Amino acid sequence: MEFQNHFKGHLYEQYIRMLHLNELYTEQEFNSFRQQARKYQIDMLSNNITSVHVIDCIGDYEPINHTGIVEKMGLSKAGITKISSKLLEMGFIMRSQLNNNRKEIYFSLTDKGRHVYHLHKELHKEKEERFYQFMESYSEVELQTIGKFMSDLVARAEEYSEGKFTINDDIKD
Amino acid sequence: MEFQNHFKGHLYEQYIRMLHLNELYTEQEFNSFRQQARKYQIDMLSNNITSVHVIDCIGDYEPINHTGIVEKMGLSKAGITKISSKLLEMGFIMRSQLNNNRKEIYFSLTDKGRHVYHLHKELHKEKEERFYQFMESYSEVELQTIGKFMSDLVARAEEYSEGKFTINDDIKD
DNA sequence: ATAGTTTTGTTCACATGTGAACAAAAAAGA
DNA sequence: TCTTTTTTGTTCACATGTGAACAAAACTAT
Repeated sequence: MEFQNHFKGHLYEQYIRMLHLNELYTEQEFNSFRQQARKYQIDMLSNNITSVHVIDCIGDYEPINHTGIVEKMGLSKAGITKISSKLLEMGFIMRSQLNNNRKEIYFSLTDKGRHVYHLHKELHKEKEERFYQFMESYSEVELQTIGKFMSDLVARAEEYSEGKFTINDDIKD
Repeated sequence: MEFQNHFKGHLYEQYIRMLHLNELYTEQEFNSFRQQARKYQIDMLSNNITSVHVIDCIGDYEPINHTGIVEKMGLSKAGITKISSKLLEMGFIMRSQLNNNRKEIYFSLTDKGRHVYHLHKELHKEKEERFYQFMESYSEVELQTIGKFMSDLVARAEEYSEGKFTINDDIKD
């Protein structure tokens, strides 16, 4: 019993630690991205990954309008205005109007933007590959258990926040 | 083979989703905190959890100086100056000098701050309890597997960032 | 002791992101 | 058609956090 409690406490600690470390892991990934970008002489002019996510989003859904991006990304309207203005100015994206509609502004990628888009996708693929490799050391049964655990965690989180974010939970970094 | 690949892809998706949902889960937790705070008529005057973390940190290590907080929390010096000034002004913490040292400033909690501290700890305990309850549905063997998985993930993240954050990785929310 | 160095904390300009108020265009109703 | 409502995107003031430059105190070594 004593041992069991200790074990559970340990597991919880690992859980918290895993979530925490993931932030740093993600940060590290962005460093790789910047490094790659430097290599290809793309100046991102910022320590911020969000612009890249916006480029990613536009690349996935182009042509997509302002509101579309807001909904896909879960950022504020004002935030998207700022970022898209900057990306526009820097030549990563371009604007256009569609269907005689003078209100909605649609964005799509320029060649420069597409370069960044592919770079980002590439890094994501590498991340995914690393994860697959990581999984190699587990048996089928273990992976089943782990899969169930994660699904259950997701379900619990969704339940806990009572339908507050059922839509537009697109996968981020 | 086909099935296996699909399964792995699914697992990766769950993994990403789990990490993502955790952010929202955490946000939800802060909402609980604010709700409790309102109930006890503590005005936090902010939508930001960081101040509460600073209170938590000071409560854990008081008396602790500016630099100590910076190291424990991984925030910048400037950030801590801002937050502690505010907390001071709002009466959650107090300053003192120690050992005839006129350079270092030590912080500790006021009664008001201690109230917040306990509230926060309480919510954390509840979170922990929920996690233990969540674990109930797994067998010993399964929990062993899950524990190993998480440790391995942590180790991998640490390795990946090559000793870049070996110190002061205190557990956060 | 004292000169040089390190530690500590503040201040500043800046970057990122938010919500509220707003204006223009489109959609919906009558 | 004409009025009202909704949608769309911008602007503003604000909050949070950062790095660099700085000043004061403490430490180190000669």
